[in-house]
Amino acid sequence: MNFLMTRIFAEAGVSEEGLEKIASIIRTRSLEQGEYLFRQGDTAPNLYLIRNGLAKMSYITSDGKEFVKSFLPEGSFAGSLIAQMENCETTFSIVCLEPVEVEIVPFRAVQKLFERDPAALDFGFRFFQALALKKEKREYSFLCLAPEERYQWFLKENPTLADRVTKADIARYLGITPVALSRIRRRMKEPVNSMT
Amino acid sequence: MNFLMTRIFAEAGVSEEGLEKIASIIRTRSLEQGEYLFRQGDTAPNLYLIRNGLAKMSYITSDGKEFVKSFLPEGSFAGSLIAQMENCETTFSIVCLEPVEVEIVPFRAVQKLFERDPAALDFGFRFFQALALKKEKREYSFLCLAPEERYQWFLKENPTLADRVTKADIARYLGITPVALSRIRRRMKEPVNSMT
DNA sequence: CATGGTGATTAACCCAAGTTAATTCCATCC
DNA sequence: GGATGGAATTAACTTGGGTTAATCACCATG
Repeated sequence: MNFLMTRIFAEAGVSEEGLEKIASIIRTRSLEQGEYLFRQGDTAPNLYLIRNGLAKMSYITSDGKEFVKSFLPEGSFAGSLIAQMENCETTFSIVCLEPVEVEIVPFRAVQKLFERDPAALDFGFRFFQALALKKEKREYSFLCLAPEERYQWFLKENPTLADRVTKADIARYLGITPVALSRIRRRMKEPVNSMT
Repeated sequence: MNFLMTRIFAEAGVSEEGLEKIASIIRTRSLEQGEYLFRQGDTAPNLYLIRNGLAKMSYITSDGKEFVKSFLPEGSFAGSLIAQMENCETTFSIVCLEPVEVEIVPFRAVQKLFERDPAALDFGFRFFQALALKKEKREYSFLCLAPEERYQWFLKENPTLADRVTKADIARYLGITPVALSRIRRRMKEPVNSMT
């Protein structure tokens, strides 16, 4: 079986034995659109790698509102940091927006790989460094940008995603309601009206 | 000289030679309240460790508005991820809210330590993992919480900070104006008015 | 005691997002 | 072709933050 995860680890310089060990543990799953990889509150101590398709991570608040934490196109690693580090239930769900093929490995196995293989640890280091930078940029967009600017930023950063997901999911990703996003889009279409 | 940074690295299991190497490079600075460690747009390819005092990282937008990215009490590591990873200018400033003593090391020196000492790399791995988790929680607060809830969350997570910084800086940390925070505080004080 | 100066609050007004509900648009399916 | 259902938009109204400016409280300083 040709796993995407082992290919990525191999490119990172992980040793043959490390690769074989991981390859022997990887499970794969195929999911339909609408199916859940896991649900908020589940224990999901796994690292996921999306091979194909598109999914979203989202929070559901106590009063039933949904907010999209992140979109997961093919090639995305996913998993619950909290579940991994603090050993508790996941605080969000992952649901498929398109049919998905995913590779699944328990966190424990990855951790062991990190402990034994310096190249793997270096990969993990760079992975989390990049993740922190990504989250920092999203923090910036929430902290400093108005909803309309945030939408334009999203379009610029995710040109391909924009037409694979619904407007409603984009709104929930931006932290606003679908109605508000629709109004923003109308404002953006309107002629600038510099004079009449 | 007894550095805080070498103490932390020593606890992480970094080798003697690594510690000595770093100790030989550390510079220290003392800053008054109001002084800048660096300004938005500077090149600041350094890792900072706040020994004493309190500082804040903040973005200034093109129209002059300030937003507080993070508060830095004693023991905080700080630096610009973007400056480090993408080798460009900093996108925010660090200014002291109290007199500050800080230890300064070039990123290059830390990177070399990571390359040569597995214990150091492991420390870096865990550092960025924890940073990513922290940013994820802040992302959650912006995405899912209303300003008032965000303020209550801040008070709960930072009980000691709340009375070391001004209300205006708390507001700018929450992404709202000082006026809005003042209104929120009044609402929170108001009797619940369950009956008249 | 008067004088600044700063931080915090308040007031008044405007505007954008939330809410609820209706409507339009399209793709699909029988 | 008509019915169904989801996505997107629109409308009408409410609510809460932004803006500007005034006021208040407190403290340091002359």
